[in-house]
Amino acid sequence: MVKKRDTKTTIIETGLEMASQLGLENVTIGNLAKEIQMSKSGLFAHFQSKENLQIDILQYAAEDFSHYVIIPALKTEGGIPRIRNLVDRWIEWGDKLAGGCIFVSAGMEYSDRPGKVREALLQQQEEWIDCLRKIAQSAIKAGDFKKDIDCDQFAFDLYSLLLGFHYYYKLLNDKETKQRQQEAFKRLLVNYRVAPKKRKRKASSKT
Amino acid sequence: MVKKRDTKTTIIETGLEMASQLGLENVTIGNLAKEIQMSKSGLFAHFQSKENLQIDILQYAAEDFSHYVIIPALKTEGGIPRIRNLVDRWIEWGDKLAGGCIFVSAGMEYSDRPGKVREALLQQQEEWIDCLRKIAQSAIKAGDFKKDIDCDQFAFDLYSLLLGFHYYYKLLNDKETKQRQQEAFKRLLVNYRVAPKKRKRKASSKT
DNA sequence: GACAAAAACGAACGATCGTGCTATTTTTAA
DNA sequence: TTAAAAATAGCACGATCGTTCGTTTTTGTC
Repeated sequence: MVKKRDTKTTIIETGLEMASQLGLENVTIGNLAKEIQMSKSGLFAHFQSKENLQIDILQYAAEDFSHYVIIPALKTEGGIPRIRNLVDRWIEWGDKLAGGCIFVSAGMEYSDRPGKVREALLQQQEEWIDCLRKIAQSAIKAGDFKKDIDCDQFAFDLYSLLLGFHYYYKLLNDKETKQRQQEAFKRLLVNYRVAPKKRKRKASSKT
Repeated sequence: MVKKRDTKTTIIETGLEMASQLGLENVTIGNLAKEIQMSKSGLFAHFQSKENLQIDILQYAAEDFSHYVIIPALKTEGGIPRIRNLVDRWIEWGDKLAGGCIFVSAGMEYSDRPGKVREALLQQQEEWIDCLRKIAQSAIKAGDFKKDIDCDQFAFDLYSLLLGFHYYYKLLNDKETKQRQQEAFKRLLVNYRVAPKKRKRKASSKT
């Protein structure tokens, strides 16, 4: 039996897709209703306000992100493998949506716009950054990272890298973006990891 | 004599300020007219379309950026000092506007929105990235950077860092953001600079 | 099948959007 | 001083915005 997904979920999913392309603020109840082929008022009744719709979209995205990125990553071996896994999934998740990772675009969009949407977004991002920090800590425990590193700095570094990736990838359509991201990621790890690999110790920094 | 700046410039400057906070797309002719205290139609006559207004705002911002960031940086000693100078000015320039560097937010906003605004933005960003690349090249010439580095990779790394800075600084209001940015910048330079520790450059540059 | 609850609808609201037109005012040039 | 030109204003347009309200349709339970 085909499970008929309820209307509200359909609305939110479609809204998420729209938001990733046009921005959360430009998801219009009229357009959204047209896309789903239902009436404005019928759609509106599910949320009572546009603000609620926007927040629900963010919440849905966060749950989806958690499901497809965070939880699977936490199941993989702690340390650098987990971090690699996380980054890969993060990028893949952004590829699912036409407009890329919605938290990146929404974060920029609401960086200067007070209100409940911003507050919801802010809390999500703080949780996410906290997650990045903990993953760095687990990498220390696993013996992959040096003990005296600043885990918040690691979170900042990694987040910056992914922001750069998103920017290049979506705006500039730079074909080499993924390669650049990998290169930068490699060096990012070098900065935090414990031992220079026991390969040849002489002049090994050539690509 | 007080030079009365012409109306069009006032419009664009106010529009830029608005755009940095609300996004380019949400700069409204009505609101803008209200802010400047002139009629919608009078304002509109200067541009013939909203699209033109948006592009003019971007152009103005680019010139301002060039004036306050790029040109002064190019006047400082080539190499790492120039890069430091550029980064400092970049951040300062973003601080001038309430909403931070407009290219960052506009770039995200238009990453998935075809049209002339996007095209204008795209060209500006390509020029800017080209500028970053050239500054890396000049750092090679100055003997500060290794000869075999990838200057495009440097541009990507640096841009990513500034994107991260902007994101943290504006959205999360993280007090330690500037410190994190400096730390990351320091390590970024280490990855590209030529000598591990040998501090031997002549002390002709101040600060 | 009756009936209450939930869901969706249609129409309309005031506001605002971008954009044309036509006056009117202000500035400029002769 | 005056005519031409440029800048600004006033008004209205169709479209769309978020939202409200009353009605109709669908759904689940007895």
